[in-house]
Amino acid sequence: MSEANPGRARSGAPTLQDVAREAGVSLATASRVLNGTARRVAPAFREKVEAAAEQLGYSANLSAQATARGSSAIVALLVADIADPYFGRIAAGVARGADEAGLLLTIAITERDQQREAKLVRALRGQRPRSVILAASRTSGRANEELVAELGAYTSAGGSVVTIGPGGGTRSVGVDNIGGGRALGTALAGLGYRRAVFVAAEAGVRTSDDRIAGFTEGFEGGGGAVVEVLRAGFSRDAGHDAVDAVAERIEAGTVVVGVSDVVAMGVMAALREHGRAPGQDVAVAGFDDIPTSHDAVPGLTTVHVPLEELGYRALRSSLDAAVHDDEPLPVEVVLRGSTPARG
Amino acid sequence: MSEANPGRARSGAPTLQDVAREAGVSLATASRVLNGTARRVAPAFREKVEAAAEQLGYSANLSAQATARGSSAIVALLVADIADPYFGRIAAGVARGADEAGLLLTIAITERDQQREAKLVRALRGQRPRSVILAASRTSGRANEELVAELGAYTSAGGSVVTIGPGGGTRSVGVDNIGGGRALGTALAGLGYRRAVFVAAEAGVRTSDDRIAGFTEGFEGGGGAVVEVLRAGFSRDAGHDAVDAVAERIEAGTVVVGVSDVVAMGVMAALREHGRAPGQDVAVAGFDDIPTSHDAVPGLTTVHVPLEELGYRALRSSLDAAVHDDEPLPVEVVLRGSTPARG
DNA sequence: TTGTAGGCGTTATCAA
DNA sequence: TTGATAACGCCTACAA
Repeated sequence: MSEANPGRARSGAPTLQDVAREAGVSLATASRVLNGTARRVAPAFREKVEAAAEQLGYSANLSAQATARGSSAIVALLVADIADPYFGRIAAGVARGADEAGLLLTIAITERDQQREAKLVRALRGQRPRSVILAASRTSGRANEELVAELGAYTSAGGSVVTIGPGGGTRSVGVDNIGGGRALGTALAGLGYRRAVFVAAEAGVRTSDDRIAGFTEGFEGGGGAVVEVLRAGFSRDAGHDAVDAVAERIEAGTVVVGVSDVVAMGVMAALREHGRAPGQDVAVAGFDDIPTSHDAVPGLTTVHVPLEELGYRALRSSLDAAVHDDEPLPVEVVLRGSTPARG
Repeated sequence: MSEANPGRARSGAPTLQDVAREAGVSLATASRVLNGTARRVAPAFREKVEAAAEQLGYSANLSAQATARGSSAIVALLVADIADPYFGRIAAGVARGADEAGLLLTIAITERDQQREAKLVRALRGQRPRSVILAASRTSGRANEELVAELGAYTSAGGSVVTIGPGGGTRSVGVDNIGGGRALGTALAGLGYRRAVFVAAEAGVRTSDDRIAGFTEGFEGGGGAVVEVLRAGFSRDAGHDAVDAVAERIEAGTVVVGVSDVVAMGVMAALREHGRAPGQDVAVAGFDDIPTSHDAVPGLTTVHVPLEELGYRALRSSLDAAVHDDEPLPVEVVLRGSTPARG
């Protein structure tokens, strides 16, 4: 069991050459048994090669393989912020799909910066990934010329792109934000609420716009009115600050709807700081159903979005266009303590 | 501004050859201006090449570059679960460092499975990454022979490995879990608590063991006693189920300490289900200080751990041994409403 | 079934 | 400074 490395003079990882030499066969034969697709190698040779590979701790050089084959076993994922549970769960779904398909996953963080996003796609393109999945561009097409150009270059070279959420020109998988918003609006109106404040992202952000539109439709259909739309963002602090500024003038019995649960958590915190009890004085609701919403006190009423499934589908669809399903994933209202029925 | 692709007959992405031809220079020159390190190219040539590259939407093939250079601009990260905020924040730090260093980041998910972990390292090795960062193996060395073998093969081929948390044989960055536990124990004893129940992972998991040891030392030093150690795990449900089973026999005035905030959140939920009010009837504390802990009600007392910084340091240290700092990162107790002072 | 040899897109050495 | 040309590690007709 000596750790001497026979047949390996140079430094660095052992190569296929090393294995072939060690096994006393040709490069081609070694290649066939270790990385080849066809099974036409005599058992005796096969064993010798496998033993040698094991012995040397051989691991195929994927870069070399990729240049030789012309394609790499990689898929790339772009997210705004990997520490955000929203993107974390999407990433988990993508990772599961990639693993199942035997692909490695490269992740890049956009920090919600369109410039960065374009640069990253350019960098990622260098890997010649099988596909790239965008879970970052929440803004509908505008000012993202560079990004579009990069994606164009990628697809025209044979790459596959899938966007999570509303896809501007690319294939996309998404959830039914309008339907989810509508269902939430209807449900809250049904509980007796008549006034709502919506804490959203800037106008033009499709996910935000759809959720507002759906909610407004459902809520007004049930006899309620959206009295104000606050422009914040998608972060906890955005929700907090937006409500912090107007907390005093929010009437009791109003329901404040965050464009996401993360935002709604900020809303709750801000309300508390102003002495307003979430769920009693002022109701609160959100979108996404991140785990935190379940453990919050009171529990946060929200619209459940199957984030991991979304990531998984995006991956599958990016790998095989035939698998693509235009139908947005259905979402579901989850009522919790933050929106008790009103007399 | 025609979108015809001059000089590119084949399919696929344009190559350096294409650019050189388009610019009317040699391959070598094109390589020098686009990817080369030295600056010795005449401005006139340089411009022609850059124009051609821009024109064709050229993006260097990283695989080819890697095989030619013998090293790739990739770093690999292994985490147990990317949807977990704990790992998400570590990943964010690693990603930031990788970006600063101009490296691409490959992420793989172990699902806390040692077998998988070894397999993944093997797969990752294929990329010949500059370094691999392990934020997954929470178990101190045992039954992970395969993993050790893979890591050995990697390092002996020139690779660099850094473990986050207690590193079994590899370089590692970590936090002062013992000191943090001790500080928490001292603080809680100082608040008047005398009985504690610790909800931990299995024995042998270093992070868990250290936190228990430190806490016990601090708490007993302050006059308290750890009356029970529950063996659960690192998930929210593990914490929930462990406490769910014994909730009835937890005396009022006890503080239940979770080995992580995620666990503590489960503990709180379980207590509530049994009619015990966290922070009033039974106190609760945790470790890590994930964002959720701040917004929980009551706020969760915890030991702040700079997770993102941890990831960042791991990355830096993996790239440059000289930067390595053995000193564990200091942690800090954060007292919140879940552990009010007792008379 | 096995081996030989040319090619994948780049880098790097060495003349010119 | 520029340009041939030999690597880099691997795959794959094609020939043996």
